[in-house]
Amino acid sequence: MSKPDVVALKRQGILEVASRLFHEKGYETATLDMVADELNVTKPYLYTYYKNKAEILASVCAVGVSESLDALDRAAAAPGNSVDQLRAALREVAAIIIDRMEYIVVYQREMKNLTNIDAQQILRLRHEFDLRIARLVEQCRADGLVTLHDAAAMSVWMGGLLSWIPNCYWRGSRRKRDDVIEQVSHACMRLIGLD
Amino acid sequence: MSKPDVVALKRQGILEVASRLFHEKGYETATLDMVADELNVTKPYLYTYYKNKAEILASVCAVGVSESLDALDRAAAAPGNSVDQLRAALREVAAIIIDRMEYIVVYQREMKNLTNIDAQQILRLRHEFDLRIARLVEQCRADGLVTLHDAAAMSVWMGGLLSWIPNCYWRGSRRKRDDVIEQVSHACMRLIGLD
DNA sequence: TATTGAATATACTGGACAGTAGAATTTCAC
DNA sequence: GTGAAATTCTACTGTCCAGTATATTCAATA
Repeated sequence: MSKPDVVALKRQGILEVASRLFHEKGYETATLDMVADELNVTKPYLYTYYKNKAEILASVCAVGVSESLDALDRAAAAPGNSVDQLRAALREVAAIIIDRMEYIVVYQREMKNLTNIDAQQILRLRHEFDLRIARLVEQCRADGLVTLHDAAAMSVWMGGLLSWIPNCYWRGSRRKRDDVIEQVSHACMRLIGLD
Repeated sequence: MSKPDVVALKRQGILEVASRLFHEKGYETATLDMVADELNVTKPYLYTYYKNKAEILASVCAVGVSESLDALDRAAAAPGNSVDQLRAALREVAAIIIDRMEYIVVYQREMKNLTNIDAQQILRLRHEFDLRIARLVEQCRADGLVTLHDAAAMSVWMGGLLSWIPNCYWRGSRRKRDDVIEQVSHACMRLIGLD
């Protein structure tokens, strides 16, 4: 395996453990010694792959948004009219949120511990995401499939519903994964008067 | 002024500053020395009114839910049918969330820093809140004003929309206070097929 | 198997902060 | 005004942890 690949792999391993620990204990409470312990390495090891603790947090925080954008790309290839596209996009994103829950909860919770630079960088991705959802909704309207006058404004609230998923679903919760995806995408559609 | 009142007042003063600081910097980053400084007192002063930092956090976290429950009581006195009641309740709660934003954001973010006892205590209030929203929705259904088969399940997602308010509104944001209240309560009603 | 560079570890430092012991000051009853 | 009680402050401790200087081990090559 080539060297950059090895480095990427080790960075990812650190990220997985760090995201879990940040999620469980919170960013400040989780120490780098704990992260190192779980990986059976030592703290200075981490510093050969990340500049400092804040950089690890920034990487954790970026995962959710990045993958959500990828999900939108995937959904864009879905068949059907603009409503079908929107629904597909919402389902894909909901699935990401469930599968990357730790990363996303850490982002929501620990955002304020990011450096300004990192925060802005990630916020730009978030805006890109919001914009693309808004465009999907607008397309539904342009195609005459949605007639509510305030449909555009509702795309913001779809973000709220999606972000609420971690409160409804967790490892071993009553609700099942696919039910949550169905329910939240359904709820989003209702915001613009569809069912 | 009687002594218990004085104590209550000083505790509240501490709470106001602490909630603002916890909101701005995060619970771990904000120090009790900072809280004391802003009040022009010293750290040991705080310890005469609160057992420790965690107790201050617990008090901050309890404010939002308590006031939301009060808001529901207030709304229960509103005139009109069950749909009017639900709408009134959602508006009241949205107003609380806007007016007590710092307290509520701190709760959402720093929940995990609460002791088990405190966390459970507050969670009980939250469940009470969820239950009462669910009952309002159920009443709409019982009165035949809502016919969607999954209306009950949607009350959970109303919580998601309400919790999203801090992402849409902040001191000096474009959106105006009453517009946000109108929009979010509207969005909630759409979840159960009303407008 | 000797050499060298990369990967990883040991062992430490410096600063920050929650919490406290005890001193000083204020308030108020008489 | 004096003494006692309540209030608030000064000054300190112990701990925890991010980050680092330096040593060691390992792997690849010749």
